[in-house]
Amino acid sequence: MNDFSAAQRSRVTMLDVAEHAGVSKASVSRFIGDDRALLSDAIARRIEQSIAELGYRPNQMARGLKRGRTRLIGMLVADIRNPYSIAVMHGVETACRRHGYSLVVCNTDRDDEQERQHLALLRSYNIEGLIVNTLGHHRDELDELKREMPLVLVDRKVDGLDGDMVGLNNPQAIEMALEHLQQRSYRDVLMVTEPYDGTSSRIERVGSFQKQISQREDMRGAVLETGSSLANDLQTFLNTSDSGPKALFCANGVAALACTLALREIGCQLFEDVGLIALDDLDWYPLVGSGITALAQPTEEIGERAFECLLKRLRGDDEVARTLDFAPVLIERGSTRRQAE
Amino acid sequence: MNDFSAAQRSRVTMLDVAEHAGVSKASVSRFIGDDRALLSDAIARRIEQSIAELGYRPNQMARGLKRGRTRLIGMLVADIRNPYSIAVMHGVETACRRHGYSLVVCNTDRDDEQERQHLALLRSYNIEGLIVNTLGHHRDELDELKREMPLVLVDRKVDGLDGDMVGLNNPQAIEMALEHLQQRSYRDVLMVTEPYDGTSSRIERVGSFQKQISQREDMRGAVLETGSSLANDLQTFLNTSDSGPKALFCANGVAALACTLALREIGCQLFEDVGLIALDDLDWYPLVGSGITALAQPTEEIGERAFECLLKRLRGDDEVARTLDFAPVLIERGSTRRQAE
DNA sequence: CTGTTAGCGCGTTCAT
DNA sequence: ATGAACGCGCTAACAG
Repeated sequence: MNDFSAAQRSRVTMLDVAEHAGVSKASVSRFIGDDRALLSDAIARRIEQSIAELGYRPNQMARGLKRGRTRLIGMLVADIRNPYSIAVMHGVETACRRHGYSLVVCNTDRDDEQERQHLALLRSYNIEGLIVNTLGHHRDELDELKREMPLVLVDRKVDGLDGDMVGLNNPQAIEMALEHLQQRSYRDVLMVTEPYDGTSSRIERVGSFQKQISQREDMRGAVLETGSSLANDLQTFLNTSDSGPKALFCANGVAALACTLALREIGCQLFEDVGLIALDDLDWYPLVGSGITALAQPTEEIGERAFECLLKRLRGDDEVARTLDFAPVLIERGSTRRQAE
Repeated sequence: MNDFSAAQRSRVTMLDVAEHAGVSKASVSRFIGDDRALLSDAIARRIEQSIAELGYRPNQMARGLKRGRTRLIGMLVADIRNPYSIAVMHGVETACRRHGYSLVVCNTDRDDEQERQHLALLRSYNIEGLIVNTLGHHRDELDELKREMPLVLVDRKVDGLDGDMVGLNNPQAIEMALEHLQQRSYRDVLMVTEPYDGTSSRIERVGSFQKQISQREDMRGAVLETGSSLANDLQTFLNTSDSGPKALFCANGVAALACTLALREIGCQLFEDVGLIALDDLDWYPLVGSGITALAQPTEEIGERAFECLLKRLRGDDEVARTLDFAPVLIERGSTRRQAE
């Protein structure tokens, strides 16, 4: 037979252990919890043995129900297939484990309805805190959650939602990129970004770019969104020849992939015809042409710090919302190895 | 103030709804569950309204505790940063949602101790089923779990553990690769794989390769593990010139990355000096040299079918363990575009 | 130090 | 059709 629901019911419980050891449930509970100091060695040993013999595991559901603490934290991710998200998530999980928490990840696939469902879900499982890496529509749900538990935003802000925020120092990243391009004597820079969809980090990056490029007198810049006409648009950019050496600045890894694919499509020499610098550092960057110069984000650390923010709040920290901005690291490769003039 | 534990306690409960609607808890419970047929329209409407007004959400912990069904399934992944795992996981999650289940993912980072901890964890949260994509040491834990819930293996078998298995048809994949290489008149093939660590799919692939290559009279082959001397080893392979045109066969995406990096390091022309075909199809394959020919796995489908296997078992299916083998899809790119002689 | 008791939020008999 | 009462597995008072 295969009656797993019966099997589930037949799992050994705290009472079983108590009877087997000839003690009360309370003693077993104390053994499980932090109160082992309150137990005589003799009884502790008996309980320990019974637990081992019976293969007992405390039921976290029941524990959580009783204590109101589930040791669960949730993470809402817009796109699980984005390497950035994965890396951050890995950092979060590492920190979680270090502190005895577990992580429940929900992927919305950039879909608002899924976001709503997942938020309800996480709430129904009594998570203690939430890490959000989505657009954060459904402000109502989020606000309700915010009242019940701490919440930290990763990479993207959500309008009007107050919570800690951890991400990249975007102005600084732009500054580093432009400085590098200028030193390598590129003069005409096209920033390529995924389409605007409200993602705050995208908006910040483009905003900073436009502001800073206008302040550098010998440089000029423009902004382009990825999409079906990307190859054409890049071709156009390359054809206009007036403002000096050209370079592309990809606002994230996805844009970098799209750009290099498009450049290949139009038969561009990578990277003699045009320079390239990209935010994020993906493992295949060294392989494309002479290698893609990157501004790497400290993704693992971002994840870990996000969890630590949560933990502080859970422990009662009540200061105003903080923002943690990390600096990127420049990794120079062939795509910007043009000689300074 | 910031007393989230108090906030947690103050969440609206079924009793609140019942009082607000002037009915009993039982009625609310029936409304939540499937028994809505047993309720008068009048009372159902009152409950519905109260739920909306109070923003009530059933507590899944309590539900699971009572019914023994948590609607949770677990997935154990060896390496969350491997694109293959991510893709499969995405498929699993899609299927889960479609059937009202939620997915808890645990990443072991290929570490046995973490595997043990995570298994205990998943058990303690009363998951209803488990999808395993690890080496599966800790047979004891796995066996215990197997007694309590259905279990399906993805990509890698675990010795002696009976459970459904879904993955790639490795012999067929090897056959397709060799056939393709032969048609493109490569004669000397080096299979490159990550180090043996007991991963069954690796062993199967290498085994099939050795067997099949020996059956093709005009071809010869050898096997190489990735590692610190990879570049040297590849150089050696390329230097020996006796058996005709050479090609590399990378056993998965990670090996493909390592190989192309190494080939670049030794100044190899991609892919004029040597052909290349790789298992898995990663998004950057088109970008390297003239593009990497791939044998793509239907990863999404593998994930979905894995969940469906679980679901069948949960519904009482009691047949012997099944194995689902999927065929890869050949995607030809520049790396094997050598002209037939 | 240890056992007894009373719930946590919910589903499920039983009555009615 | 509806409500009262019990218990899921566990923790947290309170006694002793």
